[in-house]
Amino acid sequence: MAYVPTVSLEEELELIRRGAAEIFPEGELERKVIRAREEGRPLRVKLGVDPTASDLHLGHMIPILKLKQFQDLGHQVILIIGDYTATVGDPSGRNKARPQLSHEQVLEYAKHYEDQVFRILDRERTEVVRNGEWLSKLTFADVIRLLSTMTLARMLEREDFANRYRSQVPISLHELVYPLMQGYDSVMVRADIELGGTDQKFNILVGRDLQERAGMEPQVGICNPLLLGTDGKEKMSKSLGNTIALADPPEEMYGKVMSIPDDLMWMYFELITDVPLAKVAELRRGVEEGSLHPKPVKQRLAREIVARFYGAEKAAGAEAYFDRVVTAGEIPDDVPEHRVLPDQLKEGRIWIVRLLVDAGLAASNGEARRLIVQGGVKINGQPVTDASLDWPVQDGAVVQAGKRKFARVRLG
RNA sequence: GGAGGGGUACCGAAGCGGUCAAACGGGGCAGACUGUAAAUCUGUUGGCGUAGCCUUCGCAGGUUCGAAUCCUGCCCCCUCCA
Repeated sequence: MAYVPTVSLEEELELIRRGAAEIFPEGELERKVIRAREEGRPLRVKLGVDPTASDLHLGHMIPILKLKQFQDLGHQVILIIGDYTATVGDPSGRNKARPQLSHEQVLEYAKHYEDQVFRILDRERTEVVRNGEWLSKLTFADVIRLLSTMTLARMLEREDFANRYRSQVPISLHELVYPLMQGYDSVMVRADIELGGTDQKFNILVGRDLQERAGMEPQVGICNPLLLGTDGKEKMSKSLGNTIALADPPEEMYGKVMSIPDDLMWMYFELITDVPLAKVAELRRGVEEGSLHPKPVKQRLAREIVARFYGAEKAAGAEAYFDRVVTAGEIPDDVPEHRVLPDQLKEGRIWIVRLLVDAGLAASNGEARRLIVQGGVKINGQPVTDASLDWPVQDGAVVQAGKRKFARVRLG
């Protein structure tokens, strides 16, 4: 497939550099892009993902979005499903070994991964391969040869390993092989460019070495910064509970974006949206000078992000929901219904605590009591203050716990 | 194989015979305020129709009026030496 550029060289380079924390070596990227233009040959852009978890979040999507950008520019993108590497576990940035996954587990995750990723990428124009296709065929002699290209000293220069070594946290031998496996992938797919987070720098550099030894031109690495989570302090990660998941429904995704610290908006704009950087800088200046209110700016961010994954229509719906429910404190119209059966009633009444638990608005009686005592419970907008209340059930009444949990009561 | 360290609530981490449903921090939840589910402040954070009771500090027993704390056995994790 020939490569026909759709934008100027300058524009293309600017797009590619957007959101990149590091590009190495700097000069080679430009050279490769220029040559691709001259020869009409698309760049081969590689991203390897190890399917190690079932629920993806925005942090996982950063390099995917970058890949999408290359795809839109007309380049050939290659998605490597690390079915083999995942069973080893990437030690990058870790302070202990990753658990090794079984191959079956990985294949299951992989399927889910692809489903999510192709909400963004064009499946037809993406080369999807599994690294088990070649890694499983290596003989022990091949592996030894591969190992001989790496030195212990170089491995131990890495900060993560150095730290572990120094603080006497074990480093298993199989972990040392990981970068070589990833690098070998680059050889096999003849990558021009490899994407990844900054934690992938070492692995990507190993890929360059291996390609050179194999007699091909080494790839260029483009690393994105690690996306910070909704707490604005730590990188987005499931275990820290600061994620915005791809599986989150539009309203929740929108709300979670609205909950990030104001300062974090700029990183999200740059990495997740395609709002021009000049515009982002302008917004930022406005907010910092006080001439622009942060709320509408963040709302735009939330809209852009939801639209990215769900489309403009769902994004508009999520925004309307937010304005109504969160800002105005109104009751949404699609409140889930909760059915109260006749045998749960005592003279037409039900204990309020029991109702909250039954309707899923509280996890236990204790929590329901707490909500009431703290003034978080309302029936049809009227605060409930007595936890021992036996409420005369009204069909269609809306029970609210906290700011955004609702249930509409139905009799029968 | 030998020596040592450790398993406490959602997470981290105190407690080492009673005053422990268990300090403190984080997270969560609620309220106030606000510009949003930002920030800040306050409260709350095992279960039970709750001035009381029940279950919880790796598991199973034991000592004791009384055990997260002491003893015995078992399981699991980690480090060092080999």
